[in-house]
Amino acid sequence: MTRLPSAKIRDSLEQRIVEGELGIGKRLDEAELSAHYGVSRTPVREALQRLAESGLAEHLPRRGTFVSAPSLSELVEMFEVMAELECMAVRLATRRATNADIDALTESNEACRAAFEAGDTKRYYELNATVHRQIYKMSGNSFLAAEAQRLHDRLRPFRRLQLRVRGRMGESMDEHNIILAAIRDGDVQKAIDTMRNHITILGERFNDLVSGFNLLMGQNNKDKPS
Amino acid sequence: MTRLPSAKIRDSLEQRIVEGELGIGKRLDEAELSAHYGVSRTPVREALQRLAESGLAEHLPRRGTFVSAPSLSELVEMFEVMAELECMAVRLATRRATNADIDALTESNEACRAAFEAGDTKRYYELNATVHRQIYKMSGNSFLAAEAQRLHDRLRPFRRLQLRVRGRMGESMDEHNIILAAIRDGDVQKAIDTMRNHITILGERFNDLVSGFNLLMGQNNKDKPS
DNA sequence: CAGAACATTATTGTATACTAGAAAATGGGG
DNA sequence: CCCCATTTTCTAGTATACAATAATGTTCTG
Repeated sequence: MTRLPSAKIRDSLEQRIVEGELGIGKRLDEAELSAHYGVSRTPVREALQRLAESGLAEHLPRRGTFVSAPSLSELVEMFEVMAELECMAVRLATRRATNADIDALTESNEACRAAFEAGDTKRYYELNATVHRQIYKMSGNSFLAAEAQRLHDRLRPFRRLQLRVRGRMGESMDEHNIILAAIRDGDVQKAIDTMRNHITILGERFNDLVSGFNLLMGQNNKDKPS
Repeated sequence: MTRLPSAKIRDSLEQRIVEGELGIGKRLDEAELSAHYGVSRTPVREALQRLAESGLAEHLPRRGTFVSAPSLSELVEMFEVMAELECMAVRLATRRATNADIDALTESNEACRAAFEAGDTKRYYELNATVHRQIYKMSGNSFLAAEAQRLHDRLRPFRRLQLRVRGRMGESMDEHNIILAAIRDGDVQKAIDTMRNHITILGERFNDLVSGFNLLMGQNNKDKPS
């Protein structure tokens, strides 16, 4: 085992947060987590510090660490930045893509379509993330890829609700097709424009998000301080 | 004292790194820092974990924590992302700026020019950072502002390289003037174009080249500090 | 019964002690 | 003199003990 327990705990907590097991606003109790992972509080605390630094959790001095509960305006801001990073990635990807890249992306997109047509929401959701991750990588800028992935993960609990809105999955699929075609044709502007629309939450999707947000906030803020 | 020692140590280390007191690749010894700050290793370790998470330091399991020493290609990638965030900020700022914002920005820019004309390089750097920070804030997106500031700080030790490559401070000053005028005129495209040129080290085609080079080389040489 | 002051409890923050693994030192053989 | 194996030492990682403070409960007073 080359990886440190504290690092594994940090990653485990990140995953449990983005997958929704640890809901928005939930208190991350040090003693409880120590027992859960079978270690002392020390590595748990270090994991929590890192989560807080990454923005996934929020640390209140002498009060505890909580899964980040961004306000609606903060959420809108984060999606605005996310859109910009996605546009940058697809812009660079369109310019720098190799044929192998495009083939791989086409394959992922087909798998995505299969999940969509089979009505497998969970699988579509996973494959959708894969497509986006591939585009990040195709940008040829690994720092951008890492930052985009980080923000993507952080927004994941909120994006999931967005995708569950009726009809959104099909729209999303269509947009993927357009983006893929634009990359293949080297049509940078079309790729960017479609991507921005794909990510941006304002407009009709804005209300979808708001309802989802309120839904989330209603459930798990029982022990969240204010 | 409402702020925790661990948080203050983290911020102190960040400042000492971006100001160059703790040089690139320097080992951050836990015992040494404990003595320096008059605390035990525990809060020091927590501070180091956070620095590593933010990217300013790099943590090697059972070997120690070091001030991040990014490779040249990683630096190019980070500057490429920085350029995009700056462009986004100036795009939003141009659309959303109030007259008071523009006045304040003009004032900062004049102070910057004074330092430039006085040949006060250190002060020019500081005021230059202020101008950029003001533009981040003017974007009206506080999340973007925070992320831009974070990356700006992280790149601060390397920004002198940028000036060396580009030549003289005067060019940078001219670009500031053009950007400010574009914001005042509401000329979004001009503001963006100038800003991208202002930030990017050698231009996008150079970045494309580096990207392609990394593809060829497999980007696997990640040598570690001594 | 309401509310405030006090005592109690629980949890975070820090210090110290201990463990383990990697770098450095040592020493023997070529 | 150099190379490699062994030992030693040093530092990072973790556990535990303790201190400090916020949250909670209780009791006394009006």
